[in-house]
Amino acid sequence: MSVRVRYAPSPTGSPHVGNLRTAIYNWLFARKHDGKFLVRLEDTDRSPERYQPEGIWDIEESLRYLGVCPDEWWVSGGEAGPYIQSERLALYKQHSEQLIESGHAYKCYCSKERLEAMRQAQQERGVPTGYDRNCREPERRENMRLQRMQELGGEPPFVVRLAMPMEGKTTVHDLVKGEIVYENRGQDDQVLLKTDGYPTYFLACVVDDHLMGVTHVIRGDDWLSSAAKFMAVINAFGWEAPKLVHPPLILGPDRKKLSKRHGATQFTEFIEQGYLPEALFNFLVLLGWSTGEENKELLTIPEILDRFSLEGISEHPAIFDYEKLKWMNGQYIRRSPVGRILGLCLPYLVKAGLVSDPPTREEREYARRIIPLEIERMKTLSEVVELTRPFFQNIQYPQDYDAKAVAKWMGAAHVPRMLQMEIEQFALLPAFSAAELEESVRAVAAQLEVKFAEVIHPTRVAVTGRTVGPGLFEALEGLGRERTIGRLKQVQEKI
RNA sequence: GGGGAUAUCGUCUAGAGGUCAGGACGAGGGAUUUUCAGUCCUUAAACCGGGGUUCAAUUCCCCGUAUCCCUACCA
Repeated sequence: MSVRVRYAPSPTGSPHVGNLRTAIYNWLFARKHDGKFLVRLEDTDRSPERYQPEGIWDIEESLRYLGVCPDEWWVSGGEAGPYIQSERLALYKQHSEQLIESGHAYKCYCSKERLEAMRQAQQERGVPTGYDRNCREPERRENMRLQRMQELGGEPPFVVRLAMPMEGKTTVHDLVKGEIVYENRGQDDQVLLKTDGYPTYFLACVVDDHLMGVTHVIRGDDWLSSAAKFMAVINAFGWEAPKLVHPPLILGPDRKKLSKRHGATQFTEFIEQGYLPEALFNFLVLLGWSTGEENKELLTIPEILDRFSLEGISEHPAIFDYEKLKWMNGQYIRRSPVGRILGLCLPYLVKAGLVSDPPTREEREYARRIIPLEIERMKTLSEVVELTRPFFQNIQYPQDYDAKAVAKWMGAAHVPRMLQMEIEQFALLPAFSAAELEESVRAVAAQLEVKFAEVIHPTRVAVTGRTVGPGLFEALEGLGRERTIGRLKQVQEKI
């Protein structure tokens, strides 16, 4: 039987990195086994806070960005469609009825108020919470129905609940964690179909996985605790269970589950900040998976594909290390062809207003000279803005200059003469190249009888307003003769 | 409260019944250079605790503890 796996996100907002890592694992497993990777939208929670249609677009963008392309999903369709659960309602209704008929499920007429009161009482008494199975018993169910009918003046709404086996054990086989045994007694009669006609996760997921021929369910560890209920639904249908894998969760720096509610965890935010897809892929896959003995962490997607197996998935949660991600992204930026980085950086400069929209031919040429000078300092693409600002913006002395830098370097006695000499000499350089500039500045230092550094540093501050940046001569060459001399003159006048 | 899972440097992790417990990020130091960055070299840094099993356990088993997850008509 060929492998079929799925990633099943909910449009509760922009997907978070933990979810995408699960998607990556699924995708890798499918590619590795020549199987199919399906993506299914689990949009059965219709409450406004949890159903956000824009989230669907973010899901699509994130998957495409990572290059984790689904073989079957709502965008391209497929044999097992539709791939959006809200378009499969009839299927769930039909299957819930099937379970009612076979005695594996029952209608429950209990009001939310009753359930809430019951839960509260249980909590106060310190006993485990859970449905008291009032409606599981036919007579009491009918009484409840009648009672509710009187209250509402019509046929009351109901949910369909799973009739969980009351005794015995359910064994879950997790490919990574092994066998886990649950007492059925402790399991609740899970709601399968809600009053609004939408299924809950347990029904929808089990039905869809079966109908879509899913062979392996790779999902977050947060599902492990409820896996007995999941299995019970499958057993109720008498279906063969898919293989289960529960990769550990990704935790935030506060050691709590990295959730969408944390805010700074959405995948699209990482895209916006300028993390390259291969860096994100590499980092995420390594958060909970490793190659084994090999001491290699920077891996291309083909290399990962080559090494990937479920055995490498770890069993304990991992804390998301933003610093390491940045480092890795910097590595990938530096390994990329310059042209690619140029193209990716330009939009950030446009957005920051440092170049026009769209950039002129001259601006593009200029960017092509400047951006490479800063690549080794970039950890994320968005940093290009601050890094190259002195090159693109007309900086005014002294307000746009780093005060500390000015204080440290511009007060020296030789600075006015130095500026004058540079202005004169730079104007005469035949090519205004880094090599010529260096020769010229060395000559200035010699004539002033000061150390090279005492010319280098004030010159850098005078021209860029900062003490940090690319090598001075490369920076000057990039900036060009006109801008360089213009800035030197400006400082000379105002100093 | 109940249930489940997990436990190696600060973080991500490798590892085997006997290892100097390895690598990476980060941190410290050094080299390079005109600064920063980068690159290279280098240092410090860990087997949760207690019982077993064994000649030997950080590794296997049990207990404890801690952490995370579930305990919704959310996924």
